[in-house]
Order: sequence, then structure tokens, then C-alpha cells
Amino acid sequence: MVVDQLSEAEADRLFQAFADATRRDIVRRVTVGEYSVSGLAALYAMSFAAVQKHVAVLERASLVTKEKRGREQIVRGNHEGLQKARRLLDEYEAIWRQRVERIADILAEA
Amino acid sequence: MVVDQLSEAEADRLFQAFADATRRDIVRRVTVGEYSVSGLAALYAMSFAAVQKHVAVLERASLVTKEKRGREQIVRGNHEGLQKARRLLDEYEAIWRQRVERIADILAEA
DNA sequence: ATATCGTACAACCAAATGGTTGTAGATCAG
DNA sequence: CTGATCTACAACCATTTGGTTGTACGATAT
Repeated sequence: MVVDQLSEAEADRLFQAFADATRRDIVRRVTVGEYSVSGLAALYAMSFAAVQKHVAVLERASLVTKEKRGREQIVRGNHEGLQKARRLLDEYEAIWRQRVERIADILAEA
Repeated sequence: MVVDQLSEAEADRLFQAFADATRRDIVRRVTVGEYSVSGLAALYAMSFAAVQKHVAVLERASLVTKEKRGREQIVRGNHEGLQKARRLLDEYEAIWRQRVERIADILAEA
């Protein structure tokens, strides 16, 4: 029963997207409030185009969505990507738990 | 009460390390069993040096440890890095929960 | 109507990434 | 001792990444 087998490419995109401090900050901001792309750009010491690229990376990773409103593009947090990332890490955690159990079993046999 | 404020650089290293399928596979393998660097290298269609670099990336991110045993270097999973990554994602999840609560409050006022 | 604003996108650049081969030092086996 | 094995690391290369500036275009305000 594979609920949602994340493709390797999807996992790549997710973690890659998280691997940048500016992008992590954007995710936090747009989860709490609403920001246009230029609204976000005003927050960082880099060009509008650079921020635009960061948003695009986050969008491809399903960590934010964009919605056109007038001439602005509103960026919002997308729970989907975060959930996928967490589920991924949970799998690694599960492997650790299994390992611990296995060792406990071996010790119990002694 | 900041328990373990992850530096941005640390977070970068962690997620960057996870952002590669080969490295994620290495993490899984060495969590379950013991592998030397060359033992790992035998598993992938790339050079020993390439695998060695992947292991180095994982080590810098605290996702694996290396221990010298004779002429071999044994690679083992390191729970520390994984825990840090999970804690990080948990913070983002917490922001989401706060957002949901805030919206619920607003609705309750109406 | 015109100027301004917000966005998209192309072209470019430097640095980082993910791979290679080659060399050299330890350690182990015969 | 000699040869094979495991590791480390340097040098190199192609591609990607993270930034820049410049151009174009739809939406808004005056």
C-alpha cells in the first residue's frame, strides 16, 4: 500500500529548495502572511529577479503557490511540499527505529 | 528557551546533503548495516572517488560518521543530523499550525 | 494617453556541484 | 619484501546554481 511514493526527482527538488537560507525565510514569511513577489523582493538585499528565481524554485518544489491578483502575483505557502518533506524524513526515522529494535532483539537473545 | 538553534549554514548543509538520490541511498544503507567506503562504492555506477565525496558531504552534515578500522573506513548512520533536519521541518509545521489557529480565531470572532 | 508598477524572461557571469582520472600513503596478505 | 587493497586528495571538466542587468509587456493610476 504505497500511499505516496515520492519520486527521487521530487525529493531532490524539495530538499534542494530547502537548502538555501533565503528560500527558507520566504517559506516562513508566506506561510504567515501574504506577499507579492516584489513585496518579498523588498525584504532581501538582492535583485527582484533573484527573488523571483527563488520563488520559482519553491514553486517547483510545491512549497509555495502563486496566484495572480491584478498586476501582482501573490505568493502563499503550500503545505503539500512541507508534508512530503516531513514524510520523507519520517521514513528515515523509521529505519532508525527498526535498527534500534533489531539491536534490542539481539541483546535480548543473549 | 532556545534549545538548539541551528545555524543557517548547518541547515544549508543538511538539506543540501539530502538533495541527492545517491546520498539519500547511502544514508539508508549505513543506517541499517555497516559499509566501508569501497563497500558503498561497489553499489553505485560511479567511481570510488565520487562516492567518497558523497560520504564527505554526508559527514559534514552530521548524517554519517566514519570510523577507521584497519585500512578500511567504516561509514555509519548518524542520528544527530537526521534529528536536526526533522526538528527544522517541525518548526515549519508549527508555523502552519499557528496559521491555522489564527484563522480559526478570526472565524470565531465573526 | 502616458507614465509607473509588477512581473516574466533572456543573456550573462562567477562559484559550487557532481563527476572523472591520476597519484600517493597506509595497511594487509603471501 | 612485494604486491594488492583501501583511502585520501589534487587537478580537471561539464553542468547547475545564484546572482546580475536589460528588455518587454500587462495592469494601474494620474
